[in-house]
Amino acid sequence: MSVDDEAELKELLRARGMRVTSQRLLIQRALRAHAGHASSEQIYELVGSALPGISQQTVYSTLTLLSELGLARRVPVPGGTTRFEARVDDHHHMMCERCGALEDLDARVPVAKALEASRAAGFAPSSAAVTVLGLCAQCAAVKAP
Amino acid sequence: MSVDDEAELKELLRARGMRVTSQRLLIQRALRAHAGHASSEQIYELVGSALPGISQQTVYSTLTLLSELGLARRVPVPGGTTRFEARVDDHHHMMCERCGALEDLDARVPVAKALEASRAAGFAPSSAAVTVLGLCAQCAAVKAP
DNA sequence: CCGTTATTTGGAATTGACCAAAATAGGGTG
DNA sequence: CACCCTATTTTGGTCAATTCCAAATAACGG
Repeated sequence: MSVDDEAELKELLRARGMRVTSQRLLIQRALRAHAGHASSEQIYELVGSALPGISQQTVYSTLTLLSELGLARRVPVPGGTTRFEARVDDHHHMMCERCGALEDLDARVPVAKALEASRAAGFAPSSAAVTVLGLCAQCAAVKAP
Repeated sequence: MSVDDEAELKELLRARGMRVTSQRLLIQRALRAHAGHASSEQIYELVGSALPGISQQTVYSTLTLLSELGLARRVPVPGGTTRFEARVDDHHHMMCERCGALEDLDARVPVAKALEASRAAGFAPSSAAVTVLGLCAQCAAVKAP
């Protein structure tokens, strides 16, 4: 699978006249390996072990690039640092208001209405996602009301 | 209506033993006047004309306070500055991926499923909102595919 | 193997958000 | 009404995330 993904990335890059660099390949791999929602800094650390001289700037721009290529997704999360994920299929998120943990939420929510309404408002929607705010299991257990 | 709102704010403040200050009243008024999603800086500018010596710090803390009192809502934006809005009823948002504009989206989306699923995952949800990503009318018109 | 040019680097600058201490002002009291 | 106590505001600074810029590096077509 990872081979295919690399191949896809390479293709997309070449199709755009962009270069295939080890940084780009490694960052994509790291993002996938993280299997969750990674901040640019987490990716930076992961990749850093394999490519010590890499710069944060490269991580930023590459993650942005991956998002633009459709190989990653920028997760719109409240507060805290921007995170990225390798999942590009539609799914939702829940975020802990206390510790900032971000988790996938697999639930089928009919967002068609939302998309439709946005179009009616002159918007050109590309995606719609639900973000559930609340307390994660750990924080809920700690918090004494 | 604004009188009532001021009254409500005053009540809430007194009930908590907090003080009613001109800054707080003006900031709430500015937030309502903005009728959209205002960044703390926008509020700072709005209020600044009426109260030249005000500081950003006060704007921050007051907006936070209003959120805690339930008179405002904090809307964290992915790659941008946190914004605040006077609407406290549940509603959704659409955000322009190009210019960062944030708009209300009035659509009835059944998020109950999402809340339920999050509970099943051990989460203690407090709210759920849909964020539609895409291009706002202006940016969509400009962008030439 | 070389040259062109996209990328990466490294460092500095910008920005939003927040902390702490001193100055100010709200509001109850005598 | 004047005064005091303490909540707020101000002021000034810190911290972290992100972006800008110019120089160094490396991809890849010829």
